[in-house]
Amino acid sequence: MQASTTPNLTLDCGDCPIRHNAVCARCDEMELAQLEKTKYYRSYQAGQTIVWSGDEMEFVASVVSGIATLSQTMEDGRTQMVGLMLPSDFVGRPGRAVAPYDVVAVSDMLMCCFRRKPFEELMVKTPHVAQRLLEMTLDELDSAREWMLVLGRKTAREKIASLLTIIARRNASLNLSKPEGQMEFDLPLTREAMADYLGLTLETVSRQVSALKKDGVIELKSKRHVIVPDFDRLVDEAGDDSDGGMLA
Amino acid sequence: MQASTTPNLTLDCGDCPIRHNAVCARCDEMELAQLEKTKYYRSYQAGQTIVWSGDEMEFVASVVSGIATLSQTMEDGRTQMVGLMLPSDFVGRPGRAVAPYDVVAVSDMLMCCFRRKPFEELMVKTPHVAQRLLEMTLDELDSAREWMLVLGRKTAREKIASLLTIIARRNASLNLSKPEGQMEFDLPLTREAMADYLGLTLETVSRQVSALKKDGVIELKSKRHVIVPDFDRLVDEAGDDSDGGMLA
DNA sequence: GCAAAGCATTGACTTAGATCAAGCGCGAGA
DNA sequence: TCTCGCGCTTGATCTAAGTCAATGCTTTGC
Repeated sequence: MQASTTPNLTLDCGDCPIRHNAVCARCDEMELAQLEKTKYYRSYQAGQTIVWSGDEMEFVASVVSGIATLSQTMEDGRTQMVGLMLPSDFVGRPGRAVAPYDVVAVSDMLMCCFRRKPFEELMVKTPHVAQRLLEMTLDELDSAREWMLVLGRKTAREKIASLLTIIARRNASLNLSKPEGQMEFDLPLTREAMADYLGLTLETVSRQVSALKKDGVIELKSKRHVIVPDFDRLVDEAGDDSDGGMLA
Repeated sequence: MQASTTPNLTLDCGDCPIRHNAVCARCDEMELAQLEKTKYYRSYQAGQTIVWSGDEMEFVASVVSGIATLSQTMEDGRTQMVGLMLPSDFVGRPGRAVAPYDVVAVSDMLMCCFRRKPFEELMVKTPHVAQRLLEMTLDELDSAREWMLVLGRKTAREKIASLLTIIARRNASLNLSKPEGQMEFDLPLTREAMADYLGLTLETVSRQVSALKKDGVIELKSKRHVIVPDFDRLVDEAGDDSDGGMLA
């Protein structure tokens, strides 16, 4: 359970898999050299809590590989996931010392980190970082708001379909393909994590997944491996208005 | 129902009531002069739709006075409010032409507008605008995520209490006082708008407001005027963990 | 002073999803 | 190989909130 700093690893920014999507995407060579000097890598194991809500955050970071969740918990234990962090997403917030939610690694992860204070100074000197961060933050805000509609107004079945839609879309974009026709992917989340994301119980998630399967909207190769025979059908089930307003 | 541009009105930035909170808060005299040149005012009447979801947004704007809501609607009419825009909040998004949600004036409003294209160019030249916008966007993202917990996990009673808490906090900050002890304020929203914000029906809102009243958590001077005898009691009812994590 | 229109409340009944509980299947460790 | 534990499924029942419907209270306009 130890958060391992990985001193041996010194990935060159030029070879970085998230080079063109992360907070550094717009940087020129000069700026990149600046970042290169102060960055360091950390890896986390599946299940590990990266940051505890209320704790001091001494660093900010880009997800290089793996998946993390952001979640909020009430005293009585009710929890709500408020974000899924995927490769190239940015964790932490310049200008705020205390983390407002738990950050938990769902899979093994690699993060590209910067100590917070130096990063804040760096942001002033390298305008392209600030610019890109604004863009990313605005996108996340749109996603969060889209998700508010899911949480506030959709039925359990629509919620599940919405989540599957998002995961399918993301997977398509990793393969550089359009989301359409037959699709196939692994669920990165347990039924319980899905429930926390969707504001449901894990039993309801399980039942609705079974129902979607019975109705032929999805097939299950294993409990975690999904085949979507017809993506448009899935989108219909999600109840989204036709245009398909891109989420994270 | 006409969106009236108000050519007669030429408020000096120095006298602007939102000067120190809006997107221009960090600007120096030079920058302010730049903004002064391109800004223009528009006013809207209560009930008027400022922007339709899917429409081109030709301008971005700061709310000077009044209240607006952001909301998303599904084809079958289910709607979810995803934001409350108050004085100094920023409406619209540089770098995106199409509005992702409806913006509706709840009260009469005055907005300080900039055509989108010029504003985008201006952002490059005036770093303090971009900097402040990032800060504001990060705050809004935190609020949106806080709201996801409300929508996903809270009971109807907790939802109402949460909304009242937010409104009470905001009112306190307008009066430059701490939210505590006895408080008194007007509800800016109809029961239906509250329902849309909270992911409930208006009947449930009405019942829960009555219940909170019966239990002495609130008193109603009129249907829209609320007295909170003990703010801490209200916060308790909202189920928030004690620290009270500031919303919009 | 009265009618009409909007907001709001309240009641009776229904239902989607939660809760409680039992049991399955499969990989990991003894 | 066995069994322990975890993730998952499924069933029976309960309940918070939704739905449908009637009625009340203000404000606005004639």
